[in-house]
Amino acid sequence: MPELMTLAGGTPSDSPVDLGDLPSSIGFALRRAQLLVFNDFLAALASEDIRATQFAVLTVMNANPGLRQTQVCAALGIQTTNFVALFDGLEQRGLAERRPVETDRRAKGLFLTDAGQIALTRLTQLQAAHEARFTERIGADGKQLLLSLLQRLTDPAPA
Amino acid sequence: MPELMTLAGGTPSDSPVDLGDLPSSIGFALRRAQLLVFNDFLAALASEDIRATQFAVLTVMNANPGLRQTQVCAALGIQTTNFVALFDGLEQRGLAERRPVETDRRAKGLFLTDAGQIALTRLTQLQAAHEARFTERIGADGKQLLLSLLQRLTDPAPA
DNA sequence: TATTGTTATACTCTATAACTATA
DNA sequence: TATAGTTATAGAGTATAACAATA
Repeated sequence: MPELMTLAGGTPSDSPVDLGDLPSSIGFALRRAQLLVFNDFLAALASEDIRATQFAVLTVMNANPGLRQTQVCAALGIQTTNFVALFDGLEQRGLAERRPVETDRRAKGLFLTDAGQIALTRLTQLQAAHEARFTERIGADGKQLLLSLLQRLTDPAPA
Repeated sequence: MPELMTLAGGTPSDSPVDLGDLPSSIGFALRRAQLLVFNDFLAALASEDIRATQFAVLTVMNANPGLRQTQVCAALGIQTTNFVALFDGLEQRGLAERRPVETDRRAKGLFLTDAGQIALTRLTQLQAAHEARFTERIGADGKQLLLSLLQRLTDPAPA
């Protein structure tokens, strides 16, 4: 478990250190918030020993049964080369499995096992509680506003 | 230079993959945005070969000449053990230096060199251009709103 | 005893190159 | 010739333990 957060730790209030223009930069603020939220996620799901990326993979598999590795990787921005060990872990824990794809013998379809389905339900509940903690801080309206701003930041506005 | 971004890459539009509830989670959206912005920062300052953390350290040194390592680390959430190599790099490039502290012979005060001052000016200009690119996407008002929401997310509201 | 800075080290995450079996 | 999955490996980033010098 991470102890402190790079670019995010410390306690701003008890420190007389001047951060200059950093606090007014989008990247700095995003980094601080992201690390804080991710650490909270990790703590909230500590009993399940799951990483944010693993949770994302399980979620996508659940929404798209039989999806191929390449597609999951493309959707989540994971390199296929790094996905192998990640998925091996889920498979060894009996949460997910690879199955042959009839139409393409190179490919493998990814599926949640029954245990994986049950685990994901539990994980999703814990995640929802974690999410609610932060939603409470900025309100439901604030959350929608934040998501909207982040999306506009991420997806360049169309001409 | 990072090729793709974990939890952030892919091209949502050309993919029929259902991401489930991920897009409506604060952490997922924050992660995507943060990685996108950091990659842009890295690209914008590629000619200077500087990391976001190094830029942050230089900025804090500039605002607080003579600050000790421990204080810089606390302010930015860097562990002192990892700070050593980071600062060694800046020192070897002639951008910063450690000086003895008169009142405490254990401590070392951190200072920008003249070359460091000049470099930081250049870096700050490049950073400002990068910042402007994203401010343009959400407007000056949007940026202020975003920073405000992120701060409320990060600093638990006082009772 | 506690603190400042340091070394050594390990673990995670992410990246590149190269291979295999299919298509 | 290109693609899906894989292995091996290297590089960042971040974590802990232990130490010397000084307070």
